[in-house]
Amino acid sequence: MNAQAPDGYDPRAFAPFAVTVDLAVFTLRADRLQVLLVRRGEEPYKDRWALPGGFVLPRESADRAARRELAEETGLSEATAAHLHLEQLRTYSDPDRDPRMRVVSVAYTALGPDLPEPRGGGDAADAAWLPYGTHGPLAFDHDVILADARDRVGARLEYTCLATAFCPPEFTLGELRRVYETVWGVELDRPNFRRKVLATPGFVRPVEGPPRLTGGRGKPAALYRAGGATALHPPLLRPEGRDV
Amino acid sequence: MNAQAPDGYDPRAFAPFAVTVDLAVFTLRADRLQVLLVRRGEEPYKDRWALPGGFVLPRESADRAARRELAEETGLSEATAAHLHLEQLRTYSDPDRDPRMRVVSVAYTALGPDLPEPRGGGDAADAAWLPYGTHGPLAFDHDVILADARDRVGARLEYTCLATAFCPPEFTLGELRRVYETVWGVELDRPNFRRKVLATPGFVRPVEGPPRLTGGRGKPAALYRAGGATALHPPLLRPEGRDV
DNA sequence: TCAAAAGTGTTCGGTTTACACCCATGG
DNA sequence: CCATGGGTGTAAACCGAACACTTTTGA
Repeated sequence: MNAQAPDGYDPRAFAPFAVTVDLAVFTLRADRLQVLLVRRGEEPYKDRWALPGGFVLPRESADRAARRELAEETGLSEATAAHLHLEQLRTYSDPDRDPRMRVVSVAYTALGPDLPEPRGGGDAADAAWLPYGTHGPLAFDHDVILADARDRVGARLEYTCLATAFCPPEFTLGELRRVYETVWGVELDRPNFRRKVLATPGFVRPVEGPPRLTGGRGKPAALYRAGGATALHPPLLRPEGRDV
Repeated sequence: MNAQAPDGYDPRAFAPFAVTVDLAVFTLRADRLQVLLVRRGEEPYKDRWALPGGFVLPRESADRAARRELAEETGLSEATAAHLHLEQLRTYSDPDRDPRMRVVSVAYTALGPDLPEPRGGGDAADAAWLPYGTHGPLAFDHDVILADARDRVGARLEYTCLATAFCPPEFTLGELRRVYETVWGVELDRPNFRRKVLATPGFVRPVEGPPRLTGGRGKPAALYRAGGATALHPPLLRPEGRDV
């Protein structure tokens, strides 16, 4: 957007695009990485799974649109949705990605702890959590978007505090470790993981009060909250080779 | 983009957006990080510096538009511009970012070795390389975009092979090290840097033939080319605290 | 002969890794 | 009392920072 712009600025002349947001919403349930998908009720790609999303409104930023759609389509309360971690992924703009018209889509990644079943709000014909990889081919270019989002989540666990976004407000170090293990598909050494996390300033902060609670059997674990930090230094690298 | 879409699909009804690309083009000249800026010839922000960029054409992806604008506005040959490293940064969509109309901009970061003076192609009133930080406030939200781009470049040096994009096809390890030192604003230990780089598989590949060439005074250095790798494992972390 | 930059070697100290061991709870 | 997960300790291996030293060029 610069000097290139012809004069006049007739919006209809220079506004041939629709802009949408697509959301790759991840959660951890049953020790698996799961994605929120909606089943399309109309052509094209009728009955295929697709990422939730929708049009950006005329007076709305893409960030706000993503937040709004998140609340509408997950069926969560606005307040809950407002607390979910939401992050712009990238923009997909292939001219033929939607056969109906020219649509540019800004994709977002959202993360949350074990979220409730969808449905309730929104007008999606059907919506569900599906374990990543168990859904068939998605509508439009959503397979690419979803794969990009998954890669990004895995990579960002290494050098940001993102993992806490998969946990409830108060969590044990075991839960935090299970986030890494589930997303990366590896096993981490419990003692070393604990030391590493506690040694990283601002990653987690112990909960005062009764320093104990349990999640099932075994010794009750101490509770922590997310610390203020956003970046992780030094990073928590995954074992062996990388993928990216 | 999904079930939300009302039926009918009258492009004029759902296409109130213009889409542009903005480019943050960096190069290293005179041991400084420099940015390519164009001076605006029209209102708004007349006479202010701005990032080069332009409208995405109706049948063009944002990636292609960025590549095209890169060639047009840098005055480089299409062939040269085609080899520059170009990467999507993020999308800026504040409803009021352009006072004239609703414009969503996909920002890109481009990197190149000591590039020639701009001008020649394009219709920008004026274009120049300016050391990062020496330009006044830019037009629109370009200050934010440029700062984001600069942060990203610094961060990506840590865990990708991006630094080679700042070097000519064949380069010495001294030149590569100077990339890190200039962008990060630190001094690195030469012997350790050398070992680190050579120990990273796929980062650089020695040039066969006469393994020598000089850049000035001092012992002639061996030449290298970029290796095939794109990610860096383990990462090359910058000293002391981080900024992000 | 000196300054500058490349390249090699070595030491030292902290971090990571791997694993042994004890603690607290549910069944 | 056993299985399960939490938490502490520790020794070896590894890695990175720091720095001494040699080599090869231009001036």
